[in-house]
Amino acid sequence: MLKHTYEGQDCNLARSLEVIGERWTLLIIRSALLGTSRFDGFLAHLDIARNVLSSRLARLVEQEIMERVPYQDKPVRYEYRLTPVGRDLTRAVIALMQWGDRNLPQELGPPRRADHIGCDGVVHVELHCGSCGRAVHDEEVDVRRIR
Amino acid sequence: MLKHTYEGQDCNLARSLEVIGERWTLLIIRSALLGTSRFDGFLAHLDIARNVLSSRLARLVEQEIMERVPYQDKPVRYEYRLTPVGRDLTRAVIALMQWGDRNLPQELGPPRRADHIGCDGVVHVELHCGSCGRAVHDEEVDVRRIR
DNA sequence: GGGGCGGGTTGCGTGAAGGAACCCGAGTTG
DNA sequence: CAACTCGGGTTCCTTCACGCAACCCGCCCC
Repeated sequence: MLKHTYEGQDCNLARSLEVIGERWTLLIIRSALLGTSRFDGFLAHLDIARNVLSSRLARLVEQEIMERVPYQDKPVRYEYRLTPVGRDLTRAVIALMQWGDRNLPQELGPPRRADHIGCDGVVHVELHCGSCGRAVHDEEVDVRRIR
Repeated sequence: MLKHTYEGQDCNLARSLEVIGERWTLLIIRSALLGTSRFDGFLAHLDIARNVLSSRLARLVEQEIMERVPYQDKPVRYEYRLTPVGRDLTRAVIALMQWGDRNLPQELGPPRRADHIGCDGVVHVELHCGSCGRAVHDEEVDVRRIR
């Protein structure tokens, strides 16, 4: 992302993408949701350059999407944990992953599944209406400017 | 996005991001969801460079997320329309937009809202369990490798 | 024949991504 | 006590995608 600003967009999609739309960022967050927390862990899962990982983690900490906490002294070492703001990306990450499952199919089927802990059903992402309480189809949504 | 391949990730989030994770791509799709369909329309809404828009649209057409259809001859002119695959990104786009609404607040509140056509309630994105049928919290989800 | 419109392509400069090498403090092995 | 390893980075260099401006082309209108 060159300038990583999408000025004048008047849309929070653009503001979100300024923060988490850089290359690798969402994959780092996915790895963190799956339990990775240490620098070397991300390196092992992601095949990302160390300097790039370093700058992404710094940016995520700065944005309070992750926090850097020491897990030992002598020598002091840090790990990276998602904050509630970061964990709030779960829906978006699963939505993108399942879009890939549906529309970029592979032989063998999708490699990962989102399970409901305790009940073991499969979790999927739905649009819901806050007023009538029903599930909503893609075509029934109108995203409109309100300001 | 430099190489725009995230090889060996074994995760459809990575495969999705290869297709729609480039800078501007998701904003183009959002504009298309909002009704924009012509080259100049995207230029006007997005403040994107013409060559970049051109290459993004070409890639989206190649991936069958959009289609390029003539809307007049003499001279022949084309517009770009979302395919069902593209419209299936609605959930993901709204999820990211509403993450911004919740976590990157601005004075004045969010600039756009997703309304349920006909009922006029506000649409939001939820995780739902396919087995027990209930809404699921972020912490109740376990994304696990199944292959 | 000059201008405008829609829809692009070409060429150039720059800054972010990729890769490899290096660094540092502390523990561990021989 | 030197050499090595491990976690967690930083520095440096190269390359390639982005941003910008200029140009192009077919067709219409005046």
